[in-house]
Amino acid sequence: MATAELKLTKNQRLVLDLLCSSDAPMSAYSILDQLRSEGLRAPLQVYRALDKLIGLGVVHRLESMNAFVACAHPSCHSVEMVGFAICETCGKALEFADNDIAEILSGWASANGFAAKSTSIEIKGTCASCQQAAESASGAE
Amino acid sequence: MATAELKLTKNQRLVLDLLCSSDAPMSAYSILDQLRSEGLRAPLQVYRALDKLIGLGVVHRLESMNAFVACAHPSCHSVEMVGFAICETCGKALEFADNDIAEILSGWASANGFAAKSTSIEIKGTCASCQQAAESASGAE
DNA sequence: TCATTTGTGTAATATTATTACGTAACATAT
DNA sequence: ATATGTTACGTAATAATATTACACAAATGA
Repeated sequence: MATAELKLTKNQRLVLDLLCSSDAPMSAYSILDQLRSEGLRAPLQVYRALDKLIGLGVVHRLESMNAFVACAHPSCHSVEMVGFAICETCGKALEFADNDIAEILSGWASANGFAAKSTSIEIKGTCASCQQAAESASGAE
Repeated sequence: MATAELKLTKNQRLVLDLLCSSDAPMSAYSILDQLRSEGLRAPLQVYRALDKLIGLGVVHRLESMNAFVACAHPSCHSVEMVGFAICETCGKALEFADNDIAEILSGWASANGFAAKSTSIEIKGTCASCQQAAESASGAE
């Protein structure tokens, strides 16, 4: 986790550390619940910290889930193109990046006069391990 | 609009026709408000119709906006890969499709053992005409 | 120091989406 | 035609997600 050197406020640090320690994306309200013991009381405190962390590029928002996840590559703070493969079974999100896609998209944007600020790519489906689990379960029936 | 031949129920038809006549994505609740005069009363009626229409591929959900839009290509009912460029100024969404991206993504998926069901790509930014409007406004200040 | 920006805490409220329940319409296979 | 399964409908209540408004405090910088 290369986020230690970031200068963050207490609330921002709490939220980021929690997301880093989670193995799956979390909703704002489950973040809040986890941090009540640390003194957080209201949704806004979480949303404000998330806004800042997203701005810094160390947290991403999964649009299709209303959930948030720590960036898998905290050293490269590129907010430009981020992709996630989200498993609908276990809820985990695999982050990926692809330069070719980024180039195609920016090509499309400039061809259409669209000034792109950020791009999100989200693939929904089933991850490898959940597929295997499903197979062995159906085989064992 | 090549959706006339689709066999839809009354509620589904109402929602689809409204979305087709709208020049921008609509939220479920604004759809509901528009259709109160037609007899719709509860959110669930809208959400059910939307679920069905999305399943048919004639409506898409904009994940980052919690909004819904009629498919720009109602004849090609491919739910596989859909992309939108969403203007944060005027709220309009430009739909696009790109085979190269679809292939890269499915390549990534198979390389990672991920069984993809659906993909959404959403670019946020400013569309050409809103950029021009902003330029002339700042020039006139 | 003064002004500015950034962050904080609290309360209230707005927006989006779902669960639970019972009924009605429709297809279709006997 | 009628029993059966499936799909859709309507209503009410509630859950989940997100924002607005207001007042105050801490850090930043001229």
